[in-house]
Amino acid sequence: MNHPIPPGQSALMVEDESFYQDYFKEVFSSMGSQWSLDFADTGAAADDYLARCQAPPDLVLVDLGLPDTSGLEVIKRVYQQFSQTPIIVMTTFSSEESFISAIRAGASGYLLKSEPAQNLVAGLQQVLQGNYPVSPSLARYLFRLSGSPVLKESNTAIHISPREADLLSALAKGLSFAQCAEAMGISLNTVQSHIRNVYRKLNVSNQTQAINKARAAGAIT
Amino acid sequence: MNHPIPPGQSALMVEDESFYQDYFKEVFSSMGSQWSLDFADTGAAADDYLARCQAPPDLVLVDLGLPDTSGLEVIKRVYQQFSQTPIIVMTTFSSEESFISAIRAGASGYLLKSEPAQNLVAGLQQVLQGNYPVSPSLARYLFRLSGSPVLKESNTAIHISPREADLLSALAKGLSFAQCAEAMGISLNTVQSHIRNVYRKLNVSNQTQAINKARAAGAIT
DNA sequence: ATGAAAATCACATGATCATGTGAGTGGCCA
DNA sequence: TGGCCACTCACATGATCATGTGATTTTCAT
Repeated sequence: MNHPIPPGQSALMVEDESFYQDYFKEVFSSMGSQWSLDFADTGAAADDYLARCQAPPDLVLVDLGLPDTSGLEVIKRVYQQFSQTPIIVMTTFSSEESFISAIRAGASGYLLKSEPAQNLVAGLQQVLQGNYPVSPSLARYLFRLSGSPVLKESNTAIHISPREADLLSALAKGLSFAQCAEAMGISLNTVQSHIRNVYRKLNVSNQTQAINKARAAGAIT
Repeated sequence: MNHPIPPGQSALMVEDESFYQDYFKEVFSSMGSQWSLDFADTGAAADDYLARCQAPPDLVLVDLGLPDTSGLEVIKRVYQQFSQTPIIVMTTFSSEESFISAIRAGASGYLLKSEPAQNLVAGLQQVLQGNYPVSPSLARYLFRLSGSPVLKESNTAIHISPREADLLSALAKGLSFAQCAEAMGISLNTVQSHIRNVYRKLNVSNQTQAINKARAAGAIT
């Protein structure tokens, strides 16, 4: 029996310059497991792709600086449609405003195309593991930002309460709901109530996703 | 409403010397969340504890060098009864043979009491996260050991096949069984078949535990 | 060549999880 | 003091997972 659906993972890159299209083909081919990398050269093409694809892409790369639409719009739409798909901004110039806007729109990473190829690969793998890779030149800026109102907002976006964090930690150790309930001294109903709220806050729909997001946000160790 | 069952976690330490009992009380009190640390000063006392406790301890520390029974026997019994509870060896002298025996018996970590207290805390937290902490002086030995038959055995003890690793990686990203099936180009039945075999091999009974153990063993990234 | 293990599928069933709705208590802050 | 939120619980139901049994094919090492 043969299978029409190939194994491996699929990525979409929203990028108009053919030079970078070729460049990233190479980058992806050096990433180990079989990746299929599709391209959309305009925001409209990206919308088209999103409307047609039967399965959500595993990763979306967006160039900020498209001819027709702002790349930010693409990010927003991808995030709305596939909130679990990591979105990474690949841009030529680093701009502090566009960085904040991209993160707000739903991007999980922000890398400069000028990075060495191996750093790009590392960044892509980071984002696939639920981390938030940022090019070093912007990372410095991030540190300065902590404490400023703009980042405070993104922090409160993930707002796990103490009990919810307890529950996530217990689940992360591999406990079942019933075991968590006993360990926390509450009923199974309450555990379900907590996890329901966590899923809503984190915009996920199962334990593993919740644990991943909470870990990435530093809500649990 | 108040709850008779306190929150926090419970640990059992099999240790006969009162000096170390007091010492580890302090170590645990510096570990953040509320820990209740019980002691058994002999192998028989440990058996007694295991027979009586209604919930499995979250962590077991065993001193190799008890008066009546070998600490190894305690490890074996704990592991048989609560295969998911991490067991960590706390010993005074480092011996290569006893290290191997302890790992064979089911221990997840091997620390020297002579470690600085903060290293002990770090080690305990490591083992709770599914890792296998080993004191540096023994780690060197471990490296020398790689390639020798004895460690090959422990490696084959965790023997995840390529497809099983694929599945675990997909699950670790937060995919459901159905999504994994589609991504891997196989049927839901096959996914269930794979995960059943993984659970058996890793001696676990849910996704999170499997992901934790596989990560700790390096079977998945 | 024979056995072992991997990989694939089917069928079945009980356990657990995910999700919705509703509701009571208590704390904190404007 | 009124509203917001955390925390707790109950009841209910469909989806998903966990587990058992059994079977076929391929591959690989003995």
